[in-house]
Amino acid sequence: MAKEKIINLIEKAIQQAQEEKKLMEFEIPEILVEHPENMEFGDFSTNIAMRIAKIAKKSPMDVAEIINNQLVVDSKILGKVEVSKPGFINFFISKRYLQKQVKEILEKGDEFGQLEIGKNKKINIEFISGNPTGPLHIGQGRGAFFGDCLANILRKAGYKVVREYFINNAKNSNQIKELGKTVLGKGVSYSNDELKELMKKHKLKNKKFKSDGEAGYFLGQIIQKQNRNFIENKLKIKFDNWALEEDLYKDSKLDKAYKLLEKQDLVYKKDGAEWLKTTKFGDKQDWVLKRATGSPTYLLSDIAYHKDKFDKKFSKVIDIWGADHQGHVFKMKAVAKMLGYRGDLDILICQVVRLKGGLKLSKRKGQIITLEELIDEVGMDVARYFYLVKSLDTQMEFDMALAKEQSEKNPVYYIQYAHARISSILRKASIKDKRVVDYKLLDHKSELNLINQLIRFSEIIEDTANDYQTQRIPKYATELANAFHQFYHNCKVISDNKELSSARIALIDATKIVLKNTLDLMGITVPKKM
RNA sequence: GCGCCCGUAGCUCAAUGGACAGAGCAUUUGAUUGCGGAUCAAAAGGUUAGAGGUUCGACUCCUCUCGGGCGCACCA
Repeated sequence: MAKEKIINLIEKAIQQAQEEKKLMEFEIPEILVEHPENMEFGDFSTNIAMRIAKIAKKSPMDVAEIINNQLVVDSKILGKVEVSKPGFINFFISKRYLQKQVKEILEKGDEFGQLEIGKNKKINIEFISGNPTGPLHIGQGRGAFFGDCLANILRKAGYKVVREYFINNAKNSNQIKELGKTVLGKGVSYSNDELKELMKKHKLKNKKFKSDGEAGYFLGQIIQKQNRNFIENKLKIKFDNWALEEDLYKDSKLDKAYKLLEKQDLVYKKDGAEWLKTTKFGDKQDWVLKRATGSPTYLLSDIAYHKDKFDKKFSKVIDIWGADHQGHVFKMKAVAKMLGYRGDLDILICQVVRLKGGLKLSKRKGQIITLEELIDEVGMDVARYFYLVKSLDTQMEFDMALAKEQSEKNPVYYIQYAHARISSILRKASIKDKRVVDYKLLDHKSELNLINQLIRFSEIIEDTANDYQTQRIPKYATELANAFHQFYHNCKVISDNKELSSARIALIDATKIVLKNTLDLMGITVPKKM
């Protein structure tokens, strides 16, 4: 990538300057290269001169000039380099380099942007993990699409990714018992019209259950089956592993985890219950692992579950949770230390989705909008864009009327339209032209700008694989589509000039590839016609 | 009370400590007898909640205040 090469150039220039005593000796800090927003400042820019000015005991401008003079510019990549105002060094990519990239994209096709950052590394990413007590709601849409997109990006970055969904279905968990009480008419915690209908459909009243847990488990399985069907067929999200809480019990993994903690003297008894010493790791208080009744808490079950993941030697374990689980983050981070996990445990919290008018998104009747309802209303592609364009930290206020109104003007169509338009031109051109394309003909400002956007794709993958800020993807897709539409407006693809036509056909073909790769990351469909 | 998150254009949201805080929608205006107008070009819209501090440089980091959300179970 051009960016890496520029970083190398800068580093060498500083070292050279130090050898020639033009700069004094000091350790070179990390060299940051970014894309300036304003095009007059070049395609890449670095602030390194300003960062080292103080250590070098020179003014930022002087340092920038010294570095610039030492730069051994590779004319294959760079056109010119400039020093400007406070001390930035700005790099302009050469036309030649840009033109060459079109060919490379065409050669790589779907593989374009495939990186090797994660080579030989495994990542486990767990998301959604909705309870088998009801359908997925609009709040869970965030984790669903974010997780799916992030998993796609990590795979594109070269990691081996395992997508996992955890189902809290243990018969002795309180939520399953509570669900069972609803079935048996002893409680109403989960009662609503849909559930009543479901119970009627499956004739649960005629069945005899030994316990609340049995009843809840039975209904839970029915609900879970529906949820899984919805996720796989409607959301089009594919999980590699559907982990079951009940399996942790079957294989006595809770006991094993418990004993491991006990062995390290991290457990003690108080008021009849067994407590975990999270305070030893800086927590405000300790937490109960086993109740006075002897039954394990969710914490112990989650520890057993995470131990299982840690044991599988993932270099990263990513959990995507709702905001209501934020209090659980510190505990699990402490647990990772207790269990001696050497990889990264990254826990990402999705902020809440609130309903317009300040209503809380609760499962109580009338206050829940299911994810399915939203998708039926606006469509999958719009829904995905709608969620993905926002940072996880944003607290969304949801209004179905507004979502619907915005959906008609959603930028996702703008992106898809670019792809459809290219497809249309390619159909019309139908040039089975095998002659050598002269990429040097791609010289128009709009053409070069479009190529500039195309080659940014790899950097987008790399950055996002590192910082998980997936909103970068839809933003990039929109910018890319914009660059194409501008090009289309300014440059006629099919014309009497055969040479130019084939060069431009190559360019839009490359654009089509990158658009498709980008939409694929987001799980948005790639239409040839609209 | 304590912990985590948030406050940016009329609305919905962006912005690895960088240059003039950007998009989409809404508003106003202009463009093609068109390889798809679901497009392109432009205008207008901001004291980044407020006050200090750190820095060559702060929407971003630190402190305080105000406002909002979510947690703080022997629920999950």
